[in-house]
Amino acid sequence: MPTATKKVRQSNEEDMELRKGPWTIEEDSMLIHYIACHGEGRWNLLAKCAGLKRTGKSCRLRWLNYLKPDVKRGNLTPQEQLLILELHSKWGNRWSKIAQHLPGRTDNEIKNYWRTRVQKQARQLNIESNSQRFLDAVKCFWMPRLLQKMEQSSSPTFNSSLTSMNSQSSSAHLSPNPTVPLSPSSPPPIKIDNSNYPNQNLSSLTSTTIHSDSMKVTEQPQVPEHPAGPFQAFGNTHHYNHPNLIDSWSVDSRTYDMEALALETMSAMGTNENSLLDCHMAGGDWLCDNMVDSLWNMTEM
DNA sequence: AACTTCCGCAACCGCCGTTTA
DNA sequence: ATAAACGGCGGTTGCGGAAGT
Repeated sequence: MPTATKKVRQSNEEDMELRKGPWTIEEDSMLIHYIACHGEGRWNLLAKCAGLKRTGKSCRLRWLNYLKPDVKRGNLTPQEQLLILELHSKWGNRWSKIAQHLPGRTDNEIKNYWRTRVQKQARQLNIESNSQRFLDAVKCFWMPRLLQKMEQSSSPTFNSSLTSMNSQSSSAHLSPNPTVPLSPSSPPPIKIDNSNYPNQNLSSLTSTTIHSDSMKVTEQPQVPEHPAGPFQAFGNTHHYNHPNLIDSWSVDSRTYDMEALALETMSAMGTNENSLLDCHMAGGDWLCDNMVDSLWNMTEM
């Protein structure tokens, strides 16, 4: 048999062996342990050496989107939603670029959010989600509503901060803030939650935690994944770093100037109902009442 | 209670730019 | 210099569970 034919057959056989579909807990464990020992990168080689019958791409994706220690899980906070709306209006579908400004969030997650929540909303409103009309609607109604939610659900410090923000001259700008240091503390542990493997019999398993600093695997009793409260939902909250404002605001926005974003949005349309109404009126006749209702309901999702 | 529809999300696919041999 | 392999990105799909009837 010619060597070339032999190689093709071997390659096909390897392809036949490749697994697809949901990852099992064993595969996750193998991947985590391999990366803990050898680091990430060289994904095809990694897949082979780790004994995984997966493509390198699949391993990379699983690691980056799910297993990596600093990946956040759970609902997006109003702050994060606001940021996504704003950044998408600037950059469009540059998901990975947007994700860079939401620490712990993956491009996949943000893309899913946009498709399932935002585009759905646009469909209901019968507007193109990438149109100026939708952008206007988002800026006039959705963003202020998110800001209001942020206000309601955060500590009193935020309220006083907002007051002081309103009294300041707005020098806000929406540029990434490279001066804010990245995670001063170690990333949160990886937690393999049984709920991630719906099809597998895990009755005898405890959750597994892998600390990224040492990448040691430990066992611990099950605890609820997301504690109550929008800002306590994640293990890796970081104190917002601002000299004057919101220093106790423990929400993870360290690479973007969230206050500036709030300021800009509020300065654009004001923070009270009257301002919203003005904006509504100014928005033209296409901003009908059900659109307003719809966008306001959006924030409840 | 059974069935259908809807929704969210993990994972796959294809393309393209970069790196490596 | 070039072809193959790799890595990253955005678009799309399909499955499982929730919600509705």
